[in-house]
Amino acid sequence: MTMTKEKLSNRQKLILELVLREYVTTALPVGSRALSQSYDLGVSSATVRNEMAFLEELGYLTHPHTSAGRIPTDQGYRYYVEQLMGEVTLPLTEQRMIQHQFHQVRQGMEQWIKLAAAVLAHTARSAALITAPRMVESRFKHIELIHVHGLGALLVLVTQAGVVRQEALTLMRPLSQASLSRTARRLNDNFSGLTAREINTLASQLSPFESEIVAVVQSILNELDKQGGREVYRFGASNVLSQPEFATGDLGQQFLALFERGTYLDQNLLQLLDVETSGEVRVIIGTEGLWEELLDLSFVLSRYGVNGIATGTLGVLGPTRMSYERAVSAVRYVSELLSNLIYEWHGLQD
Amino acid sequence: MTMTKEKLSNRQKLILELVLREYVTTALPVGSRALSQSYDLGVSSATVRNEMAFLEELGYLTHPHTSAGRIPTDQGYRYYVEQLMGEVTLPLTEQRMIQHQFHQVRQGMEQWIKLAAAVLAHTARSAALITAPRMVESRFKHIELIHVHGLGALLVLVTQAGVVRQEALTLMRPLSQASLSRTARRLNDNFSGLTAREINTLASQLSPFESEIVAVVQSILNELDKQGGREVYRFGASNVLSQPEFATGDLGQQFLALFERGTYLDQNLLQLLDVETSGEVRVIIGTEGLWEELLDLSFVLSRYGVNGIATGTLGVLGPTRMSYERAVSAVRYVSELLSNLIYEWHGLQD
DNA sequence: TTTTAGCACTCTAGTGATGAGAGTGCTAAA
DNA sequence: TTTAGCACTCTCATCACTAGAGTGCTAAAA
Repeated sequence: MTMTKEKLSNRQKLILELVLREYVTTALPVGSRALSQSYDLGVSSATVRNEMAFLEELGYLTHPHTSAGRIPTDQGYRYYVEQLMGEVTLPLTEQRMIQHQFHQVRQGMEQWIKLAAAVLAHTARSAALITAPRMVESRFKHIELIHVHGLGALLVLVTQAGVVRQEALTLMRPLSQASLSRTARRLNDNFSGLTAREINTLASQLSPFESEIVAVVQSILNELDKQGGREVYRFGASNVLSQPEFATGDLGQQFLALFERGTYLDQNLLQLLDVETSGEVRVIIGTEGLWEELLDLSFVLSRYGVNGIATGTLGVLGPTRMSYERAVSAVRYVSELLSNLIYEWHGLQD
Repeated sequence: MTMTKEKLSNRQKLILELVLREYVTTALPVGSRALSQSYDLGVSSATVRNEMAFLEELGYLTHPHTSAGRIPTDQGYRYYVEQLMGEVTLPLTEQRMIQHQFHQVRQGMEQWIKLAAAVLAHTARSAALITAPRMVESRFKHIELIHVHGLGALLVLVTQAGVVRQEALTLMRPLSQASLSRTARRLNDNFSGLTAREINTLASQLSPFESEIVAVVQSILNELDKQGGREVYRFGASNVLSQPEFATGDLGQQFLALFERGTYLDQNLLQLLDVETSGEVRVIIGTEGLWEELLDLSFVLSRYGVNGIATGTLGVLGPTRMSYERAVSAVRYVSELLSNLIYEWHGLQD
């Protein structure tokens, strides 16, 4: 907790890094002897011990009980992520594999997002979360009205961000497909490119049926704009559950409940993200997060998309003791990949 | 294992039922003394003991070790489900609550299915799985072609079962929205109500661009028809993970991996279901199932939908020691509810 | 013939004692 | 400044022991 600005010596940095790496891979507290033997540091365990004590005093390490090895604190992870890890990127082979998968899948926003969730979870060996991209305010692009049977009809709405929503309608009286198409065409001609609010100012000279349809369109647009309207795609909870810290006790199901319901993440965390517009990868470690129940969870996330067009949030959730290299580089890579796809999708290039 | 046809006396049935109920709620083996004291059976623990030994001999009960109480075998659960449980239905209050939720949600197949998964998981306190409804062979209903930008366009396909699929297209040369709409109209007029195969026989007199679109439509229809094309909606894994038998060891994550990936269930189990057309609720208990990894899992499932129109499969997955009343009644109720929704959706009523 | 009381036997789960092992902190020597 | 040495602490596994719950069997009671 003591936020000393003291510089660490190179050896101290090295030891901090080794402790962290070792702990990340083994999940076992790491002792001075083990460390000085495994890696040949050129110094004895006693020296390592002294350095460790120093690092503990500064708040980077701690130990669970007197005679146990050291484990990193949240502050230690933070230092590692910011000072020691450096700029990490995904190995080229992994990048290729991911690109390959994206080329194989059917095109379309939803498919991409689902794939991105799976890829992210797999690459970072953690649980992944992604929200669909949306504009700051959704804009009407196109609707279609499709006759189903009798009084049943289907409204399909496409927004400028490429999101497609459908809604079943029950008509007041039977209408032919031709007449439905005429209505759709008229609305498309008049309202293309507008937000729900802008549509409102033009809604005076509409027929009763048309304004009924417009009301539905507006309600869909509004819902998309609302915080809760965004669906969160999730994948890879089992990756987290298989970590030893979640294997026992009820931490596992606690995490799973949080992950499955996800309201917490939707509301608090993503709202936090909405403030940021920078495309940088953010790392939230343990107690720095907003969740009070689960203190041993870290969240690595980033916005993706094209500013002013459509943006979303993606990230991976894992134990504090996670590989931040993997997580950060995976999040950054997938984020950039999706951003490019959105860029191209909107015809800004290619 | 001995498939004796011997009838059980009423007292034996009662004891079997009580043991099962007690074990289902407590997850602890139940002993003869505890049983004869908790419920007043009018007989001593010794008598209960004798009956238990008899039931064990017939294969309905077992005990984990010499001095432990009895627990039901898979065969015991089977007997309970078929002979003792009777026709169970969900309490009216719960039925109302569920209906209320369905009325509150935005209409549309996908929304209904997601809600059904959540409701099912919650009501049965287990993990729920649902496949989207589909026809035996998907039939073309309607397409729309929507101009996005430059060479980008969006194809939206609606099938007669009410499934909506979208696909991004890259055009050979820029086409106006008007010209895209013309093409869509022509295809809608010619192909409405046909399957992918039937479309094939009529595909001769098409322009190059039209046949390109038709090819995409056919590929989507074919994918829908394929086994793997059906998405499985899942919810409620945490309900299962919170059960004591999954809390410890790696059974929990094993289950979760199975549930998340779900290929196993997709392929083997749902293929098993495709054979059945009856609307009855099916109960698969423990070792009767197809999964070899997880022997302590039961699956309660049912087809839903309208035969010849659109059908899907839904079910709940939980530990063998689950409340079959809850599971069966929840599955039956939600299945009927969804079937009615599909019925109405297709304009067959209302 | 059925039920029950009694009793010996078995197995689990919890408790406490014990010892090995790993690790620390400190001191004094190199 | 580093290291060797050492006392000390804490965990974890093991073992012995006990209480408790439950069974199966036998013989008496209904």
